Amino acid sequence: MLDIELIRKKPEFVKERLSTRDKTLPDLIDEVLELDKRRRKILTELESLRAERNKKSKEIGLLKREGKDTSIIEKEVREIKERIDSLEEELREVQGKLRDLMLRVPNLPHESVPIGEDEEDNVEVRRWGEPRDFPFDPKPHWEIGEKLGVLDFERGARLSGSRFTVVRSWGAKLERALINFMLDLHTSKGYEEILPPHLVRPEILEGTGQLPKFEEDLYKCERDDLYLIPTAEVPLTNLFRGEILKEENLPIYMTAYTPCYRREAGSHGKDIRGIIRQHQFNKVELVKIVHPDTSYEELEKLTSDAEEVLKLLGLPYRVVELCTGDLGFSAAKTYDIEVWFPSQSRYREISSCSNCEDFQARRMNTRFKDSNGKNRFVHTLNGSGLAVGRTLAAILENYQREDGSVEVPEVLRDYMKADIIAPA
RNA sequence: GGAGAGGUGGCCGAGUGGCCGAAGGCGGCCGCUUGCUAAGCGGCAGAGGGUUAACAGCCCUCCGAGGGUUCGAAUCCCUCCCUCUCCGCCA
Repeated sequence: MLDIELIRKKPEFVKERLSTRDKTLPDLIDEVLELDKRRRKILTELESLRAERNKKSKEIGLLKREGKDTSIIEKEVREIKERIDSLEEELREVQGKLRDLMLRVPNLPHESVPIGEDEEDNVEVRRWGEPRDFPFDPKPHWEIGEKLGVLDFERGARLSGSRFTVVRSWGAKLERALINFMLDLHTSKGYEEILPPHLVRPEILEGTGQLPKFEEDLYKCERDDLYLIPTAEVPLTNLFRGEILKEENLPIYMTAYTPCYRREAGSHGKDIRGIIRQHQFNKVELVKIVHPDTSYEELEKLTSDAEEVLKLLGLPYRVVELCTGDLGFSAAKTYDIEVWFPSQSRYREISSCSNCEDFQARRMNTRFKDSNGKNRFVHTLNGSGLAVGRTLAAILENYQREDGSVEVPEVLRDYMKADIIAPA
């Protein structure tokens, strides 16, 4: 959520920043300003009426103790009350509308974010590693996986429909090895390992920004009013919601492995083959809760912590900075890490690292007491470290050999207790 | 799932319709004093919002959340959430 005071004081600035995302957003701000004005007008009037009522009610108490008649003054208060009631209803309506609107306004892009419309305008920041030269035609991961008996698409669909895959034998083992490897790496760098619930309340998703706008993308358990998490970012970031943290406890670093559940409502036809886009996939997530002064440094560190995974796995990648038009709803700035897929001869997203500044903190009401004793909103960051299914796919492709077997990356061999995955 | 108890400020805890934003204690901050592995005395201190040049003043709201009753609610009623105890069920 944006700071309403900022919108009031610098509406043109806010509109200019939002228009870099989407030209229609400034209209929302005009609506916000209008509602805010109405809200304050009602509030001022309402408060002076309440003050009057409070004063007179106190008088009634005093008069009654003296045994005096209070019928006239009671009638006055009753009249005031009627006006209060109708103003309160008006206020509730305006405030509800305002809140709903505010929850649908995305974060302001940071000034350093390149202006652009879509992913075409993202800016490559750096590359690491050399894509391997294959003496044969590299196969896509789904072919390799099926041939090795590690990806079973047919039975996955039988159980749950399209975009569900069964991972078997050495594939399951590789997936587990990856999860352990990633968690071990991150915890060695000071991230606390967390095992959060996978089902959360609606207000939790509102806290991180998935609700109310992206309801369609979520799986919901209707009878219990709970949602399956689309990413561990959701429970981790919300962990301290409503709390006032101590400044000396910042920064907080957390990591978690969870499955992620996404309806992929808007992506019909995209990435139909393989395991790039699934309704359920594993991810190791990184979340930081930090002092506002340090959040951009922390973003750089977070991104390099995610990159470290790919370096150790020996997978070539590049880092791109998302342009304003491609930025996620809650993010002020985002780096995507894209890994090399030889069969497609291109880099594909495997991690997304964002600084949300105080956008989520405001929604969750997570604050800290600064050295002056003032309560301020924290900044929150999140990044994949990494998407495990895509990592597995990338390993299958980048480490494939002509005979259809796949070499196990060196750092995983102890976890796997194997050097090679060969057809059964 | 059934029966019961309860949710008050950083913590503990009083408060059953008006003088309660809330006693008291602990902890915290400031000052004084004594003079020493600390005590005593005095003072200050919650959050959000409106008004405003103002982190001055004034005002409003907040005693788990949301509704309601009442001239007036922490106190009465309803719904929900959470915690605890007992029973049942269960990996």
